[in-house]
Amino acid sequence: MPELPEVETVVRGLRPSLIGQTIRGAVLPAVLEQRSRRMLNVAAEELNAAVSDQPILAVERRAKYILLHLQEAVVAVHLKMTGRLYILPTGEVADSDRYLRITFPLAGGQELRFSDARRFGRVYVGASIDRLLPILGPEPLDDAFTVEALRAQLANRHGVLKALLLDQSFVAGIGNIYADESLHIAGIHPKRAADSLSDGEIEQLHGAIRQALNDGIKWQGASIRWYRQVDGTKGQSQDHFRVYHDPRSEKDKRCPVCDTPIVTIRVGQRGTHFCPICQPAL
DNA sequence: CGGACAACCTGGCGGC
DNA sequence: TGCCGCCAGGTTGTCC
Repeated sequence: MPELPEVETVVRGLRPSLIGQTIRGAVLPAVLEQRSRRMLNVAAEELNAAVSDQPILAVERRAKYILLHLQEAVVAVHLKMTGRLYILPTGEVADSDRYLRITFPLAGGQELRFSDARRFGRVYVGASIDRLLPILGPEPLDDAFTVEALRAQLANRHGVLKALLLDQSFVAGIGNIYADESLHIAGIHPKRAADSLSDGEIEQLHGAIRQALNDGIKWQGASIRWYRQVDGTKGQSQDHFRVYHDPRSEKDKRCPVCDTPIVTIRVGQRGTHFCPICQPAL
C-alpha cells in the first residue's frame, strides 16, 4: 500500500509518541507464530529478545521502510499493501486489531501495534542498519537528489520510464500512485524510454517527482483502501489526484489541466493512468 | 539489462 | 441478497 508520503506520514505520527519510550517486548498471537515466519527475518523469540527493554532513540524513514532505532537494535517495518502501525493504551481495542500481527508493549502503559490483513508486511530486526535493507536508490526529497544525479542515472537505461520509477534501487519511495502523478506533472508519457528524455524533460521530471511526493505528504497520504495514519484517520491525498483513480468506480476522471478523459493502460503489469493530451506518446 | 509472469495473501467491490 | 471473478498502494524470484 503505502508509498513514500504515506510512510513519511506514519513516521511523523509515531515519532512524538515513541521517542523516549521503552519497548517491553514483541508479542505475536500464538496461532500466528507459525504462519508469521515470512513476516520476520528472525524467530519470534529472537525479535522479542532483541527489543525487550530497549529505549527508542529515533524513528526514521528510509524508502518505504519505517526504522525504529533502539539502543542496541534497529527494527525495520515495511507495510507493503495493507500494513498499519498504531499506538493505543494497553488493552484498548481498535478496528485494525482484526488483523493484528505483532504487539509491542511500551513501558508507559501504551502499545505499538502492527496489523496487516494481507500479510505481505515485513518486520526485520538487526543489531544495526547494515545489511538489514535491500539495495535502495537515492531519497528523492534529499538535497543529494539533484537534476544532475537523475540525469546520470537515466543515461543508458533503455527500459520503460515508469517501470524505472517504480524500481526501488533506482529511486526510493515512489509507488504506482505517485509514479503516475509525477509523470502527469512532468507532462511525460509513462511508456517513454528512460534514455529518451531531453534535458528539459529530465528537469521537469525531477521537479515533478518532488512536487508529487511533497503534495502527498502535505495531504497526509492517500487512503484509497487500507492506509491509515497512526491515529487511525484517513489521509486526504486521494482527493487531490491528478490522474490516478480506480476506473471501475470512477468512470469519468478528467485531466485537471485540459479536461480530457484520463486513459488507463497497463505498463509493466501495473494499472497506469495518464492524460493523452498533456502526456503525448513519442 | 529488460520484460513477462507467477507468487506471496486476503479483502472489497463491481457485476450479474 | 448472494456469489463470482477481478483488482489492489509492493517486492522478489524465475525464465526467456
